[in-house]
This record gives sequence, structure tokens and C-alpha cells, in this order.
Amino acid sequence: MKLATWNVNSVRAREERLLAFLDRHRPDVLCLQELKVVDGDFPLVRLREKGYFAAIHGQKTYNGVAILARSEPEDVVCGLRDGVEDPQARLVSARVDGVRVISVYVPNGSEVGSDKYAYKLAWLKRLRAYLEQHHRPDERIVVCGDINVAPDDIDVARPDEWKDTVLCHADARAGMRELCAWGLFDAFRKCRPEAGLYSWWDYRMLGFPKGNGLRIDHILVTKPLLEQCSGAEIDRNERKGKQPSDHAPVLIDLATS
DNA sequence: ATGGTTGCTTAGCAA
Repeated sequence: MKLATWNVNSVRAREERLLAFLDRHRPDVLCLQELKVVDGDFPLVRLREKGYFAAIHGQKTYNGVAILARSEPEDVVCGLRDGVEDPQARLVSARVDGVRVISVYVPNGSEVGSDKYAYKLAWLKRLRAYLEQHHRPDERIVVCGDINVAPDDIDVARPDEWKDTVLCHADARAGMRELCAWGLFDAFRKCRPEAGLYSWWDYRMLGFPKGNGLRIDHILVTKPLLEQCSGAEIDRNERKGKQPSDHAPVLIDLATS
């Protein structure tokens, strides 16, 4: 199974790029974040023509997540459903070819100390609680998406510049570690231990031309899947050319039957 | 250097 995750930063603005990406890589599963559309405006028909089904959890203007798959997603669940009043569409889960796939868009957090940062840290805790309630670490599970955390300094081109921002702050990193402590492993990093691999570059300050990148998009897998990871890449070409998202897609190969 | 850019929605927010 070839699985990918990509924060497209508006599925309407990125529709042509999305279709071209699917042609180029033909992933079995593609998790999307920041759709910025309601379900009815998602380009279902054109994706179906490409051979992809979709599980969508959309929202007007902000957020929105989806799972595209070449076989029909089963047992689709939207949102954390933990009783917290929360209108933000940041999680969709579905079973695809016997693998539980969970596409997440973790809150960015804006500024350390802000209400948005508190929401980010709380959301990471809620995600861990969601896994505890609904799943077991011995299942075949992929949690992937824009986690909005660079887990270590090796994941940051210029650590001094990003130190103590919401993407690198100790509390955000601890939140991601606590999430993973449930039983998730960084599948991309297992395959690609080298430095210099990033998935996001700020539009501002010419982040991409200056090589000022961070690895904040992740593919986390449970132990049964970790051993099946045979390769991983980030498609930096998606960050180039006309109208790129600020994120590049992250891909892994899983040796599932 | 409180800058810079993009998307959604139309002046301001979020990233």
C-alpha cells in the first residue's frame, strides 16, 4: 500500500495539482488537510473519474479533512466525538483495505501562550484519548496529517529561528510525544533518518527559496505496520511552480498484502 | 526590521 498525506491549503485552489499528483504517484490512500470547503463543494466527481473514493469531513473557509482511496473507505467516522463543543473539522477516520486510516489537522496554535495554543495542546490530548477509547495499539492503524509539530531539531532547517514557536515549543513537542506514547511510531523517520527533509515552508519570508523548512506533516503508524514500511519520500516538487500549497506531500510504502 | 505571502471572503482572519 502506497499511502500519502498532504495539506493542500484549499482543495479548490489546488484541484488541478491534486489531480496531477494522483496521476503521478497513484497512491492507494491520500489523506488531505485544510480543504476549506463544505462537503458539497468537494470535487468528488473528478476524483471518482480518477478512480478514487473519498471520505470527507468538510468545513466552510477553514480546516476540513478527507481520505481518498482507490478502494471504498469503510466505517467512516468524523470528528473526535468526545462531547467537547468544537465546530472545527479536523479529523476523519476510515478503514481502507484492512488498515484504519485517520487523517488529522492538528491546530497550528498561532502564538505560544495564546488561547489557540491552549486549544492545540488540548487537541493533542483529546486525540490521544480518542485512540485510547476507540482503538488498540496492536491494530493496524495510520494516524497522519499536518501535526503542526516539528518533533526534533533535526526536523528544522534553522532551529534557532524557530525555537519556542508553536511548531517547536517544548509543550507542543511533549504533546506529540504523549500522543505517540500510546503506540504510534514515526514511519517516515524510520525509513529516512537523514537530516534536511522538510514538509512545510512558510509563504512569508520566502521560506522555500531560502530553504527555511520544517517537517511538521507526519505519518505515524502502530507497531504492526512499522515493520512493513519499506520506503518514504517527500515530494518537494509539489512546493515548486505555480500556485503551490505551502506544504509538500509525504509518502510511504507499506508492504501490506 | 511586528516585516513577508496566500486563501477565503471582501477587511480581516488564519496560517
